[in-house]
Amino acid sequence: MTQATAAQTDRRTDRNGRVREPLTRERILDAALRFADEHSLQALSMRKLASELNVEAMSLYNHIDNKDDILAGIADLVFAEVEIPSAESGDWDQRLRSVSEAAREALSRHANVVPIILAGSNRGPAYLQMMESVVGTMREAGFTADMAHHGWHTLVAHVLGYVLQETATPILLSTSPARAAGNRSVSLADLPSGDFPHIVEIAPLLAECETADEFEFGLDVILSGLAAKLVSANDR
Amino acid sequence: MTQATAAQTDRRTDRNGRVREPLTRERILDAALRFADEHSLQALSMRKLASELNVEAMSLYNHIDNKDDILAGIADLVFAEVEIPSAESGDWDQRLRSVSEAAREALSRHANVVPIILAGSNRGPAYLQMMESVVGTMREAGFTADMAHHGWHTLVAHVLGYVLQETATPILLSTSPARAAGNRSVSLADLPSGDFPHIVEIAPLLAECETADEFEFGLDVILSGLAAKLVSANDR
DNA sequence: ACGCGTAGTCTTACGCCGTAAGTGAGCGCC
DNA sequence: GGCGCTCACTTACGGCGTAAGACTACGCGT
Repeated sequence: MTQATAAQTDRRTDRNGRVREPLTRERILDAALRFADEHSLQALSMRKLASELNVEAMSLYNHIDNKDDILAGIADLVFAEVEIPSAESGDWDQRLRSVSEAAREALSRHANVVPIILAGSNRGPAYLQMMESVVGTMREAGFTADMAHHGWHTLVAHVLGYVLQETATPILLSTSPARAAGNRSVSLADLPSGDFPHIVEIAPLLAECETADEFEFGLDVILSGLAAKLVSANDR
Repeated sequence: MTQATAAQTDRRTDRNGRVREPLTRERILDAALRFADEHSLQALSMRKLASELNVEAMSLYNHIDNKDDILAGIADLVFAEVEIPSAESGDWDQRLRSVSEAAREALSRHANVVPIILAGSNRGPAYLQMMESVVGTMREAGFTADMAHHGWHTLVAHVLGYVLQETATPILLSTSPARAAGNRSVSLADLPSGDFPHIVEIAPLLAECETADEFEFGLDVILSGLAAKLVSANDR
């Protein structure tokens, strides 16, 4: 709290007398997210992040707890980017579709930070807000608490699972052996021909696969499945 | 290949004259997976892994390329554990259900290594075999290559997304503030009461949520959705 | 005007990490 | 007996996260 008020008044000077914006948690997280986007997650070190802010590594610790704190922070920063549909914007299924797509887009926009979300305890306020919106939408649509709970898990699984596939480098894009280039993943030409006929068959589809459309396909399946459960529950 | 034959004949001795099992890529990967399971992924270092094998860190490099090679290796070791249903074992949807469940189980058995799978290029032979089975099952069931491709993505998304949720430490299990214990994640009591009514409502469900059942719910939705696409395509 | 408290930065240091480079012991084979 | 190969070992380097503490410059009470 002293920190928040200080941020707008304080304006310290460099050892060279130059004016310098004071460090804040927000500035650190912003820089960290930008750095991770531009480079990679493993390239993000306290020292490099600090130098990005014209500061020494240890100075960061005045505003954040440790590196994990930074990671959790930028994860929530990503979730904060997903736009939550207003309560009056269409049917329940449209709203769910809209927030799912927004989440997918936010996550793919920041593909490098996706791995953090695996790590576990990184659910910040933005995440909770998203969750509240989704569960609320389902409850208002008439789902029982139980079904809303199931639905939430299913949607999250779809969004995360999808982003995961998009993020991971695809297997079979190239038709030439990849080993030579020091690439350990398998390419089409490495396959013992005939051993994987069905993979080979759909390989061109995998190669040119438009991820957003794929996502939509699964989303359709899930939303219509949920709708079916809704009416069958109402009938009973 | 020289390596494989050597493995059964070679049996070197210690500097103390004690017999010692020779290092192999396989022994290294096994130990690495066991270590990751028991401790954690970030605890897995070349030095610790080596000492687990009574060996110095650098010796590992005679059998593996680098640490990423190890990580990719243990990822595929996990996929190798999923049992692939034989071609005569029931309907297409039963086979898909069975392999999906097996994959989910294998991944949750090794929850610590799940993050690797995100990292990208780690699709080894075991993964490809699984993929071949799933796509083949759908093709034989009458799906077009296009639909089989969609279906594959959807199933993978569900399995990965689900394991992800299971792996991640749940948010709201406790009803007492968690901050005090240095825990950065949010607990029920930290929520501005009234701000998240729907989350609070389903909180008990989240707490006691039986993950396997949840997984099944989503799997049902997806499989029945796919079945519907199959018959509608056949009608047309 | 002065000096004290304090917030925030920098410096130093420690014990880890992944791995490049080079050394040397023991084995199979001629 | 000696050669060459395999393979584990030793040493070393630069980078990591962060604990501990010194230093600086501002805001405020007097």
